[in-house]
Amino acid sequence: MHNSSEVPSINGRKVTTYPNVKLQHAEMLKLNIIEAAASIMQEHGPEAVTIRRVAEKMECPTKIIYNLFGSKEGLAKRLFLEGCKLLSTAFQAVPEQADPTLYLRDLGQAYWDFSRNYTSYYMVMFGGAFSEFKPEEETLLAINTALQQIITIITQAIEQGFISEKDPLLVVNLIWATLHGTIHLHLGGHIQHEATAKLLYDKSVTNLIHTFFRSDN
Amino acid sequence: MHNSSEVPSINGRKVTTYPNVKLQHAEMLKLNIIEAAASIMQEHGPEAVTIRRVAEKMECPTKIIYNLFGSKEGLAKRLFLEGCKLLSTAFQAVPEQADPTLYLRDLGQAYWDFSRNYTSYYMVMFGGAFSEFKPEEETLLAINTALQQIITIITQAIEQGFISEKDPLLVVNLIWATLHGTIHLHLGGHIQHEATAKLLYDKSVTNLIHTFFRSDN
DNA sequence: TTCATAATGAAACACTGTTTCTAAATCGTA
DNA sequence: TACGATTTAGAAACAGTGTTTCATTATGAA
Repeated sequence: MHNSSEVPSINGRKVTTYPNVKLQHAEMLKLNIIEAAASIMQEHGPEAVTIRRVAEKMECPTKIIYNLFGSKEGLAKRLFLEGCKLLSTAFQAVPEQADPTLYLRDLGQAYWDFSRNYTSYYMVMFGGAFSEFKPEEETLLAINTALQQIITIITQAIEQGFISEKDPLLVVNLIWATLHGTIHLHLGGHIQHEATAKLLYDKSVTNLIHTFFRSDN
Repeated sequence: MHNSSEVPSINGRKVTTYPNVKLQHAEMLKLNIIEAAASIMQEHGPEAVTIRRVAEKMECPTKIIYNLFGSKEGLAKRLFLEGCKLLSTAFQAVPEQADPTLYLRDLGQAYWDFSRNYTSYYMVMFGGAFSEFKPEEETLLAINTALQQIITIITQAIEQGFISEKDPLLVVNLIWATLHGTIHLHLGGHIQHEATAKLLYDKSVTNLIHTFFRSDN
């Protein structure tokens, strides 16, 4: 089989030949399909994302989606990764603060806002909205990348002696689990009133900060 | 229409007449169907609980399930309530302790054990395993009943001045959300290693107790 | 140009929750 | 008990899902 991994050039402009041009085209198509799926999801919720509906929006047969993504789980995984990017962007938009407790507060607020502004993404990522999708190495890594800001400030706070606990990932997971718990009970309808949920959330953030940023333990 | 709400008696033995005998029979059938659904669920997971499969196990047409439960959501709701009973039983099996912090620890352990022993129930109740099912008043009340032990000790601890926070439900929800967060991230595959999840869980319980049972705030 | 390979796209498959619809059973009344 | 009305049973069909077949078409390599 022909291998054209070395890209030729015409007048200094790089030119992609087969099969790269094809793969590039395929990747472009994939992006369009993901975008279509995302728009359906954000408008009608994750349960509205069906292969047929996405295919209809793309005006293509369902087979093409299966050729490109393998299965619905493959498409779900891409939506998951898309959500990780959005969460990462949301965290990056939070201005850094010298005081780690204040910075953590703002990041906590950003996580809450993300769950409100991108509820469908949140449910896909952490709510099990697509039962087909099960996290694996790549997606777990993507979450880790998204949570980078939190990991960083906790790591620094440990290094600087603000937090007595020694394992940063343990602390981050404790924080994450607590925040997720409140959000998920709210989104799941178990804590229906939003103001109540937000009050709980803010109290949790306060408690977490008090718990970890203490000198007396 | 005939009304036989007054139950006649023959030789002192109570006899149920139509339509009670029929309703009774229907209720018995419902219980059998719920039991069949539960056994499928515990053996193959919530996603394996389909109306057809339950009907097959009961050797009856699907229509009968629809006649008795209205929809799959109706059956899901019954499984939810069944789960609440099991959780309630699990909590009641925890021996009371004079020290509320020790008692809370044991109840926390029982909640963890419940999520391990009845994972399918847990996912139906709090994990959104049946997307059809959305909590409403009756089911929210059932959860409240199941969490009664925790509500009681928090209420008492507040009355006795061990906890400075004044709203028992707020404290209970904070505890519940935190514990649920860890369990759900674990069951969702985001914290895969069980020992890690349990370590997080135990740390959370410790932190919660430290947070609420403090004299200095 | 020719041929082997790969992609397309409609249709079918196996499943889901749910609803018809006819036949049978059941109940209140005469 | 016998009849007529109402309800119920149960098979089949409907509309939807994820996925796979398979004949056709297009495509790249020789």
